Amino acid sequence: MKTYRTYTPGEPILWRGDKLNYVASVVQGVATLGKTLEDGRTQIVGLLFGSDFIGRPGREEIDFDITAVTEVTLCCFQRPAFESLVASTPHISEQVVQMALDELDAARDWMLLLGRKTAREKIATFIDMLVQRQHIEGLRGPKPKLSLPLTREEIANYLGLTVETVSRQITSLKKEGVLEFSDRRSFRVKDMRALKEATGDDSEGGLII
Amino acid sequence: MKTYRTYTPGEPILWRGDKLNYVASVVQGVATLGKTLEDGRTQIVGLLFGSDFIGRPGREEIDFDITAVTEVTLCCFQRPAFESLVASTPHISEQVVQMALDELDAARDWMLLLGRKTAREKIATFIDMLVQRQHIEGLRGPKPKLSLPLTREEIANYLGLTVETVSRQITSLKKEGVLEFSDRRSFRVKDMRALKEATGDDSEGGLII
DNA sequence: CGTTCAGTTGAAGGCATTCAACGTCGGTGG
DNA sequence: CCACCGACGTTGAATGCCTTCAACTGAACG
Repeated sequence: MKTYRTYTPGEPILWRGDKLNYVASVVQGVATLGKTLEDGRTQIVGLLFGSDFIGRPGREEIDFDITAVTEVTLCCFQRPAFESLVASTPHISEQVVQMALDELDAARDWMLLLGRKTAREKIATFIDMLVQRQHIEGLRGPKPKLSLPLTREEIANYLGLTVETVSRQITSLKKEGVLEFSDRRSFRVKDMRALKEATGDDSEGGLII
Repeated sequence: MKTYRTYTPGEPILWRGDKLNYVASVVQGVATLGKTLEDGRTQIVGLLFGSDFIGRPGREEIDFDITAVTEVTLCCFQRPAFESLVASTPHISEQVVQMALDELDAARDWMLLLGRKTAREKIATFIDMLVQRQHIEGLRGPKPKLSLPLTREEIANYLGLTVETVSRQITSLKKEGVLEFSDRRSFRVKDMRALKEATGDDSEGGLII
């Protein structure tokens, strides 16, 4: 009833239109939800981190591709078992609604980013989101070393930019002393206030979380 | 337990952060869900048409503004009554999940539009969406007269463009004979195939719905 | 040591924006 | 009745941000 599957970086987990014969939760790793136009332009419409969930009650298919970014481990459940569990347990059903609403809020925040933010604001917002996520996941030091799980190309596809623009904006934040990279995939936020200001969002009274 | 409220065009229905003391369904009219940055840049993250629903089980507040675009009539229910109805009726609960998932899919489609489509593709996709919606609502003639419920500014805020660009692209589609306007707010699609092609989406085998 | 691929950097170009002016329509009041 | 006004929409010209194209760097790997 419960099985584990692992995927290597870059490996497709599910294709658009695939039958969802199981539901799953991400044990470890990062995956993307992506949509593509005829001519190859791609937009990442969501990220999956540890403990995130794949599967939609009552839906057989998905309308996007799911791809492993890092090594990903999934914990999979047979769909019928899951459906009946949801149907019979109001508490679980409640949880499913909340998850869908959370994702909806996240998607709408991202719509604001994609439609109205500048390249610099997009990058700052993205970095800020990574900080929040990894803070939740337990990295809590004053200026902890964070990981950048995506390549420049994936970041570009998540933010509606090109790789070159992503590279330039990250370099610019480095030069300004807002970020510090030890390695291409690990960094620290040296100036959280400046980062928050660069997001373009409400300043939240200057409070730094 | 059930009350009706009407709003005039432009009137705010709910502000971001407002307590949701009731849930409601749209009886008639069109409303927008909008998000705004500090400096006034605005992004419309969703539209409400007839029979759409306002309210999120388990959530007290909303994170966006809801504004009447046309005259809007809402049918409002007290929140506690609704919550207990959802909790006690699995069928209703199921419906709520499906609505949330539908909105999520729509939001993700729009993310692809905002992040990766050109101005022309955005306008074509928007018009195509209006056609689909009004088709569902009963306008089914071969080339029915459709209404454009939003102003140019609202369209711009929905598509992540400026009013000028919206105007130019609509004019261009008119000149090409794809659209025909009788009045600034009513139009017909003269060339559905060309419209579909202009959306940039998969051609769906050339089938025109 | 050569190859490859992710990332960076520079220069040129283009699409959408910005700025500005004009046109159109509906409502209001003289 | 019509002149005036304001909101909405259109059109033109110039600017700019991001993209495109191209070349280069550097680390990983056989």
